[in-house]
Amino acid sequence: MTRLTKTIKLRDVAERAGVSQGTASNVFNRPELVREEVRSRVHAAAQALGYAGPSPKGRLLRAGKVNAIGVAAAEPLDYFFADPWARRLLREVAAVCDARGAGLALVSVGRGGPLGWGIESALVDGFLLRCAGRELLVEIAQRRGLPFVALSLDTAEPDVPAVDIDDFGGARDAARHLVALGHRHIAIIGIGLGDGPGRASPELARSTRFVNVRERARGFWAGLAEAGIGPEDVPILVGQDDGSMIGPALAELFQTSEVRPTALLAMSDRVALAALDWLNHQGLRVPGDVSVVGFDGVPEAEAAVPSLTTVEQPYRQIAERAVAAILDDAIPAGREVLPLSLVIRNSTGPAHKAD
Amino acid sequence: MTRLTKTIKLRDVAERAGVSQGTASNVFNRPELVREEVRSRVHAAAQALGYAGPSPKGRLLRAGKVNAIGVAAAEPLDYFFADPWARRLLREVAAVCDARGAGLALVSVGRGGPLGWGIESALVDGFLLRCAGRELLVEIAQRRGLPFVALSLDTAEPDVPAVDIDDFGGARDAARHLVALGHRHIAIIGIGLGDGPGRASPELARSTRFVNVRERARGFWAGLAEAGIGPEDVPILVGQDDGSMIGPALAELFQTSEVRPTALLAMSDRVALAALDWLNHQGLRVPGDVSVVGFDGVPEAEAAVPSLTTVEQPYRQIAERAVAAILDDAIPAGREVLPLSLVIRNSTGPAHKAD
DNA sequence: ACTGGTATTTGAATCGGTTCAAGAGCGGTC
DNA sequence: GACCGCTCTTGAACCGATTCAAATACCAGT
Repeated sequence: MTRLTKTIKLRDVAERAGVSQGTASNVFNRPELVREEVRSRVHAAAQALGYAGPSPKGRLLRAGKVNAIGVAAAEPLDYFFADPWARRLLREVAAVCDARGAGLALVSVGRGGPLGWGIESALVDGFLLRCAGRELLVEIAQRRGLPFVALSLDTAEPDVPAVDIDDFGGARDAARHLVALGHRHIAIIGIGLGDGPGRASPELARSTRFVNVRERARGFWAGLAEAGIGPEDVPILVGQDDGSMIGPALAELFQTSEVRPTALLAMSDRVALAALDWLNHQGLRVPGDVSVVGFDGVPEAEAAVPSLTTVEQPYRQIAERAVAAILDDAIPAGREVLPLSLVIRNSTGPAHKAD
Repeated sequence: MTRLTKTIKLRDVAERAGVSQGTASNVFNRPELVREEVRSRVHAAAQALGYAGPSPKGRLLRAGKVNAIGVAAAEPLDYFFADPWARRLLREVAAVCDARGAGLALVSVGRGGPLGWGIESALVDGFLLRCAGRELLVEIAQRRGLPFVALSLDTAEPDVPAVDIDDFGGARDAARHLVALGHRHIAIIGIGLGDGPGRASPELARSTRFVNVRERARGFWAGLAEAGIGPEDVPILVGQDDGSMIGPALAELFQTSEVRPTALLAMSDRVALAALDWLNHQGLRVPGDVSVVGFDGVPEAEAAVPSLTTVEQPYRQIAERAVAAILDDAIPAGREVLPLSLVIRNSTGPAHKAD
């Protein structure tokens, strides 16, 4: 579709209408400044030439503002539609952008260079960085020189603008909920703590480089501590966030423990859901035999059977704060923390009698 | 964050390095053309000035290619993350774009004007139009003058480039499947056929302006006709695609029919899933009492309990074809039709004895 | 006829790069 | 010493608009 007819530009229209280019520009952007007669003459010329209106490309250069924000992740682009958390958050980001008439571009950091569409080259006014563990993204974004906000940043660098959540508080609330229901034998299902199924030590959870994993662990312990339950009494299962290793880990836990746990505190809804699945297959009733609390509040948690009690992120607020940061030049000075809320559904209930 | 220091541009770097702007440009884009010594001099100057590399804005104007495609819908932006079908398709589109190093921008058609980010102003190389009934989108895209492809276009205009699916064939396969299982009393759950719960006449289904609804209906009838079942023997339930009116419609059907259907042919997975839900609540077993076939093949269909037999769209192929159309200038001449495939899961089984 | 004021238009600068024909510098040949 | 073939560099045009100070047109008032 190589155009032989070279593109018609504003200049051509102006020429044909017998006006200056400046006037032609005004016809399209500030019609009230142009006399009616001239206006229609220009429109007629545009019509005759098949001019579609000022090209955004040209405008951009002059105006500077693209009126769009980019969301970047280290994962491939389809992550934004495949991952439950990302999808849930992006939905709010999209809604906020829509309400403000701004565009939304998805950016993956994989291939960069002057060739591919990356943080270096995306035509946007700023970035929302979905960082998980790699501050790499932040570094690249800084290089680009556009405003950016990190979401769920995994490092505690104070000078990086970030909108984050109170993992500690949310986790503590989750633990308190179980404690209030009478649970005393509780296990944690972790994420990002290792490769194989099995258990992790509290030290590992305390020292992982993933800040939110650390904080969630600390929160769980803090809540349990209020009932006199110490970290050493709480097994930590190693799982992948995609839920792949939860089965074996749970099997080991339920077979070898002298006292089987009556409740599970998961560090993400995905692992919680995987646990739910495993429990169902084992014929264990939820919450009859085992209660389960998730983390994140993804839509799947609500749809699960039984629906999952979980600590929900304030998606809308995160989106609003982050988008405003970019669009209103209101970059947070450092890390801003938003509260989470415990949503109680049907996967938690009173502790049954200990065996 | 108004910058007082005015932006550093390539020209500044060139000046400071004592080379021409053209050479400076080459340093960043075609380093092999520049002598090592000069190259490092320019880099040093860039470093000193805090120059982040050529701005995409400038490049764009000259180069023409944005290297990104826009996906547009008439719905608000969050539709792309909230709607199961859109999300599923976008996931593939994203994957294809990622593989080609292209960007992905989401566009809603709501607010346009020179102000908001719409089809008129999005900085992309072309559009994928998710049309549902309104050729409005097509019209706007034509005006913009960029290449575009319509997805699931609801009009049969032959000159609009479109990547579409064989609704008729898919629906026929679904009907054949039920027939082969011995079902003879079958109802159709329609979409886009009206406002209230209740039934629609075959005439209505034949004349609706939604092409794919028409085609799916025709396909169902064609498959059933092979077993001697005529359209007049098949009630058509009116439902909203969001599943909201399925319950009442089904209730009416199951209470008033002299012969209760043993199987349901749904025009979308969403209504099928809603039907599944209703049946569960009524204590009717699927597929024991009633078999259900969906349409679209969204991820939720697989996750449902029981998993839903459905006619699956070739998402990957659609995405590949459509993205290639834009990025490779391979716009289809007219409507291209891709085949669907029946995925048999656990929501369909042999017909039980008629009551 | 001249003046002041308002409504339109114009022209030129700018935005930030890319591109490419033409020129400069240089080592080697005949 | 003139000429050739190379490798780098330069300079200027161009991409498609927006913007704004200055120029012009038009009109009422005196």
